[in-house]
Amino acid sequence: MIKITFPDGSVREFAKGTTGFQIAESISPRLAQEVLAVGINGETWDLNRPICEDATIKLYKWDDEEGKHAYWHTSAHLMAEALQELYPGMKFGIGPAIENGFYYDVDPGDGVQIKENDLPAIEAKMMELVLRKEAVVRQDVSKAEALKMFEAKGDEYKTELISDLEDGTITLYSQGNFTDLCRGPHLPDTSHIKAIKLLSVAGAYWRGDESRKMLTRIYGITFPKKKMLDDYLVLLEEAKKRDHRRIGKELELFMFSETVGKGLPMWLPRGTSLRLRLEDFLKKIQRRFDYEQVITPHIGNKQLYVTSGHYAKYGKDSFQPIHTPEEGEEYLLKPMNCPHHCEIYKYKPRSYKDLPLRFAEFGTVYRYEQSGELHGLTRVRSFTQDDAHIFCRPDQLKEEFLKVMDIIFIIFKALDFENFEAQISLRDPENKEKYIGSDENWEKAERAIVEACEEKGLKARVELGEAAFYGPKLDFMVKDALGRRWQLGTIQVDYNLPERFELEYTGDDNQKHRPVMIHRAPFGSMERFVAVLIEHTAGKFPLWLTPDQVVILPISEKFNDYAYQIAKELFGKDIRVTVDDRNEKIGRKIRDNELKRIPYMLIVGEKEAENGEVSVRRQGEGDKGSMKVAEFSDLITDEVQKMMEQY
RNA sequence: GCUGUUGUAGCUCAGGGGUAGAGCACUUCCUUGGUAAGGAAGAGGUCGCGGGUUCAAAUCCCAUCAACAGCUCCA
Repeated sequence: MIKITFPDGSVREFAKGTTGFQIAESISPRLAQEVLAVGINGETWDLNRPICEDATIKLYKWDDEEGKHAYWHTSAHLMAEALQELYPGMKFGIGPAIENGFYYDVDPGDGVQIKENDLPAIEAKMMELVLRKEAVVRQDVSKAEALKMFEAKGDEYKTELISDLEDGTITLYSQGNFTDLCRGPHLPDTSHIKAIKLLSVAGAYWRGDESRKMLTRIYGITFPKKKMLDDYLVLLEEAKKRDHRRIGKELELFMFSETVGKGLPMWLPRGTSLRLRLEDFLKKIQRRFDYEQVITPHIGNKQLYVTSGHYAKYGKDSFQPIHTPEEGEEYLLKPMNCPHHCEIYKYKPRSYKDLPLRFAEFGTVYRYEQSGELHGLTRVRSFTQDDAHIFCRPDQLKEEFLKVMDIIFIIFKALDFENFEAQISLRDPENKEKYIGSDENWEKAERAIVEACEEKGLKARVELGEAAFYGPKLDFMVKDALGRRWQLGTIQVDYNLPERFELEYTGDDNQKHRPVMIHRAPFGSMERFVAVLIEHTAGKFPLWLTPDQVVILPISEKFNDYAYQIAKELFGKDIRVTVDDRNEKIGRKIRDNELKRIPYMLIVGEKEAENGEVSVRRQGEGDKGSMKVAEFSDLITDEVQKMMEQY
């Protein structure tokens, strides 16, 4: 007998070799139906794998990540089985479960292409296989056996994977005629899969290596119920509607022009209005934290970037130097603001009493991003960083770091970004030569970041090898409407640039010392931040931020004069207001302005004109009744003021 | 940068070897209407750009540019 400990702490005895499925069955038939995988001492196992020792157990259902994972992993195998039947000779790369569904990388062979319109046929084949209720069988084999098997099949991808594995750890999973190298775990059979949708097909390099063959990646998702799939597809449609590229067009916030160049966004009046207000907000916060604004040119001598080290690292992949009429002069569009700010630091001798110095600039930078990377406003070739560089003494580093975190938290709170993730990026200890700077400084900087996060109680994921080449960093990311993660705010410690620019201050010992630098940008870039803000709010911006706060809708042209009179009054109180004086019926004007997401609509007709009133309508909520004009302007002013007072 | 898909009116899209279509937006007129689309008429495109095949190309082919999806990259 073996002892099985359940999550609630209870312990029961089972016969040796009992499976997870049998344990679930012993609890309830319903559970046995729903359980997908089982956690054994923290490892996820197949349901039908015999348990031969005492263990703590957890039964995973659809609602558990582990359950979904097994479900989608088996779905990936099912798709592979279907592909094998439809395309004889197809070779298989890897096919994992992912956050939403699964994919399989395959090589259909020379001359064979799988296209989007082939997907329904593959789905149909998968459904056909599901009906066969094939059991998924796990099998341990030796490395030699596995190699022999896949070599016989001619599958060079699998043999490559096997070659990298340790002998004795190799497991295979089979269902029907399909056998795959796989760690598992899997569902006991494929009949659990009820609803299938293959979503897209795209190229993906074998093992993520640019220099190797590009395989065909097929993405799909499956569900235990048809309804769940339908709901998911609706969700995807909804997400598309929040896409900032679409809303940016609808609300006339920004544009691109092929003539100007790809990846070079232009801010339309309404977008600019929104962005400037965000900038003003951050400037206000920064004033409180003793930042000083500076302004630097958009270009800099190439030598500046040779000194900073950016030229050596990114020079080849950048916009190429601008040559002046004068011989031998080369300038770069600035890809970073920091070198300029270092020069500002060097403007005059600095004393330890002057530090920290905090130079802030909304600095527009230019980077030659790969063309395939460009994406709306989130990945562009010219963008404005809400940049600042803090020059401080080493003993001030942690405190300064904490203050920057405060600013970022203020910004995120003010804009209702509660669901951000934080990531500490450290250097890869195996590859120290990729980074510049001394071991000692790296260790100091990394420690400062980790400690700062601990002090703030911030749960941050630690990623090795993700640091910038000059220092470790703390990044804040949020997901866009389609679940893609984007980095917004960033804080980076830098011992390197002060070294390269030979920055100094005089200490209380009258000796020269080297300051530490912090790069930070709470928004990250204005472009990316606004993009994410658009998706976050679906274009319904908070009142204090939105380009148009109020629109006045006269019932008929007879009341246009009254409408303009009120508009003037509100405008005088700093309220952003327009008049919809089109020759349209009121229902039409309401509809159009609802779609423009203007927070307040004021409907004015005979009644209102007589009494000096406005009839108030809130976007998305409807009629709020009528009130005096002054009463309304107070309402707006108060609402904005209340928000601003918090910060 | 790589692989694939797409490119037709301001926007969303249909069509497809015989010199272009819808809805919305726009203009004008009618209507002066009370809380999510009033009516009529009109204007607007050398079908991304450049080659080729053909009697004939927006349609087929090649090249190029851009957008989209994914991969790789991201100071």
